[in-house]
Amino acid sequence: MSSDIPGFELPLRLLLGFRVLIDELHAELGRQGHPDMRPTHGFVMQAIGRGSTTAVDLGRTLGVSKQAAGKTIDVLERIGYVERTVDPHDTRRKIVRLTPYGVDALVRSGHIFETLRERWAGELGEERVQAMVADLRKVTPPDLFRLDTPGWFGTL
Amino acid sequence: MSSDIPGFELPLRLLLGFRVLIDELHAELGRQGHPDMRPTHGFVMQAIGRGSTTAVDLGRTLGVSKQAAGKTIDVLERIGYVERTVDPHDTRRKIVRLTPYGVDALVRSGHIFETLRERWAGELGEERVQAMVADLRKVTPPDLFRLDTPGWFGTL
DNA sequence: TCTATATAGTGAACCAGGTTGTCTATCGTG
DNA sequence: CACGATAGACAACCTGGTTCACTATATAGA
Repeated sequence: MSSDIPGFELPLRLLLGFRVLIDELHAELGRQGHPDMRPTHGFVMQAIGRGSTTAVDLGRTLGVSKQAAGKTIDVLERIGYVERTVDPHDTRRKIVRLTPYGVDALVRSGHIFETLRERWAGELGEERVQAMVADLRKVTPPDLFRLDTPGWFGTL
Repeated sequence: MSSDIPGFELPLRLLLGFRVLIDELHAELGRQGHPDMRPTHGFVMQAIGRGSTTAVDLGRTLGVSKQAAGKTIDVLERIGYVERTVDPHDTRRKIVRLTPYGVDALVRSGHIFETLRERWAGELGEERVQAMVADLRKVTPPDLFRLDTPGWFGTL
């Protein structure tokens, strides 16, 4: 059952591909002790990385308002993935850091994604997966977290 | 700023590819007389065009609740893309049909997607675009509108 | 040094697009 | 013809965004 709009298949397959990977990631993360992690969280935690960030900084990186970033940090803090400390050099700022539990989620995500990628490579061939990523790199913005559509991040 | 998680690039590129196409589609649709059309609407209208005729039916096709489908139909009706008529054979049912304005939006979407696909083919080569779609078809669900994740549709 | 401006974080009100639960009207079958 | 299934609508709620408004702090300039 194909679409009535021929050109529609390309964007749809890209979306479905993304969804398939993300859904399987979170199903597996749930089994590995991270049942509360949502797709958004992975992106945010990656943006936080091992370094220190603030809500404003994070919002800028992800392309959302500082308030939205702040809300997400609230959630992440509540479920134990990040912690906030006051910046001694600027008492307005609150520095966000990953907790060990947060780092664990990120490390496991990496392993799961590798496994999924290997599964795709098994079906398509490793060179096809590499080609797909290489091709997409040519037609998408260079900076992973930058897309000038406000709120694009909500697509998770 | 590259990701700390190596396997993360594949899903992210898929998402970015989708977003790039959808964003350009809607920018161009806005210029062509459809400024109020949202990414969701294209999916819903396509489902309607393919024969999903009531809210319940539409919800089933899209994998969302009948209430969610009903809300979306309300919006689409208000901005003139669809119209509801009562089914003479079953007065409980309200049959949803595309208006000419709705058909126009769908036709224009098709042309714009074709143009965008050609742009990609110009950068990557037509055979690479074909290969990408073919590969993705192998690793994603066969039915375009079926993904067993409830609410996946909200990813637009 | 003091003042003006910029910045960090927070709260509130709002929106979109989902969810579940409940209710009514109608259909269709045993 | 009664009863179970179905279609639609309404309400309350959730999540993850938005903007506006505010406080507290930092910093640059007269």
